[in-house]
Amino acid sequence: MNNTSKEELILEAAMDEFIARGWSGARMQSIADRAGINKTLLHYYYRSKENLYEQIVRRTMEYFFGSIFRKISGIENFEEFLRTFINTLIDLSSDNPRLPMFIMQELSRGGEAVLAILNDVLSRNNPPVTVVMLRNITRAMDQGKIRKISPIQLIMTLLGSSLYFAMAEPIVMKIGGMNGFMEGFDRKSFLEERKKEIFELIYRGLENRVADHG
Amino acid sequence: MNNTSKEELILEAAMDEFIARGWSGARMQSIADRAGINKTLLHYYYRSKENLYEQIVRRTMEYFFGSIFRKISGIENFEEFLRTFINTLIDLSSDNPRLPMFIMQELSRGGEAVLAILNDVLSRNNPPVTVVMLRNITRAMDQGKIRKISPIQLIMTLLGSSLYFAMAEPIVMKIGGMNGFMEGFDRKSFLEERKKEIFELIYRGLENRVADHG
DNA sequence: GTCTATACATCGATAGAC
DNA sequence: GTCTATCGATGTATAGAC
Repeated sequence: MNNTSKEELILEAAMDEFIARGWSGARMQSIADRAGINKTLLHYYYRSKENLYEQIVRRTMEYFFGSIFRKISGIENFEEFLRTFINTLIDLSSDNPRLPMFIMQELSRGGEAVLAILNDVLSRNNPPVTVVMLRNITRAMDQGKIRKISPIQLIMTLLGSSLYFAMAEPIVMKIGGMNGFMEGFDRKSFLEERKKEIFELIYRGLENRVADHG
Repeated sequence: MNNTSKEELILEAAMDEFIARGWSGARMQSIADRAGINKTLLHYYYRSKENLYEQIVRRTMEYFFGSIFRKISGIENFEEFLRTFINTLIDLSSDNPRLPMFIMQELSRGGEAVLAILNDVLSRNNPPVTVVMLRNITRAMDQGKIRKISPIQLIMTLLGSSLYFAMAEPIVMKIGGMNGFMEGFDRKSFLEERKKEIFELIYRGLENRVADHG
């Protein structure tokens, strides 16, 4: 018996299509083609595009926030937390380059329904992944391991630094190709280098000491 | 005589619409409504949605890359370069929150036409803004002002850190609201704080000295 | 140049046979 | 459950009067 049910086949195809083209760009016919089924079956199983879309948003957010939560929860040491968080974000976004942009894009577009899904997904983990991160940073500050900073600003910097390459990869490669400073580019080793550089830069930047300048 | 010609009115309306909703989400009727004109005139002046879109992409890229170029070109001092680059990106993206995402989104979607526009826009400044940035970073390394790093990785980190908040603002505000750690949030002062925090973190992280850890 | 009316294509959704 | 055929809404684009 085939365990990859038709429902599951559809969901995977729909995820690919919605993430690649967004809500307004996605086509039911294209989802059916990806799944290798008749278009009518999409409506048979999932009633409407809107409904199918909501399930994809839920699934996507569960995957994204769930992955981060599983990786960082339980870590007590700040250096390990920092390194793990960066590595997880880069792995996640390089495996699914359009995922971060999809979440942000459709969350600013989506109305109450999408917000409710986000709320539900985040509250499923206890404590929520957002709280876990804040605690780790605050604790490190209290213990004097890092200097006093705004935890939220640090989280933004970590997210931005780690997710940006995957989001901007097409344009980066194009600009890089034009200027010739991407010769012999190897994606895999670039991403490994990226993990190290981000960690090193931020870890040094957080050290609890007086800086050279004013 | 009204200097805001009808062509210009249409372009501004189209820019708002395309940036807000993307290629597939944008509606010609909605552009006409924003411009306060009849829908037919869009085709009279710009022939097709595709053609209008290309002009918007060009205009957007000229604005974005041109702004950065004008701000950073001519700066010799590395610290000033770093500060100016960060400030410019944050000002640009907070004034036009959807602009960075639009450029990235539509550049990964767009085909040859969009790439040609990018090529054209970048090569208009001499030297291109990308080269200016690389030079500044490389010079600072050669002079021993900062430690040895990968210039491209640094540029990615700067872009990601500075642009991320504007891109993710809707989701950040929602998550922040849910967890109650965004009480009394003031956008303007947050952004000013953000400029300082990013600069401080990265400047310290680049200092040419031995770090605490391995 | 600007309008109304309408052609034409696409897409989501459903009816109905099997 | 799965298919073909088709409806109805929406969106781009144009014809033609003024």
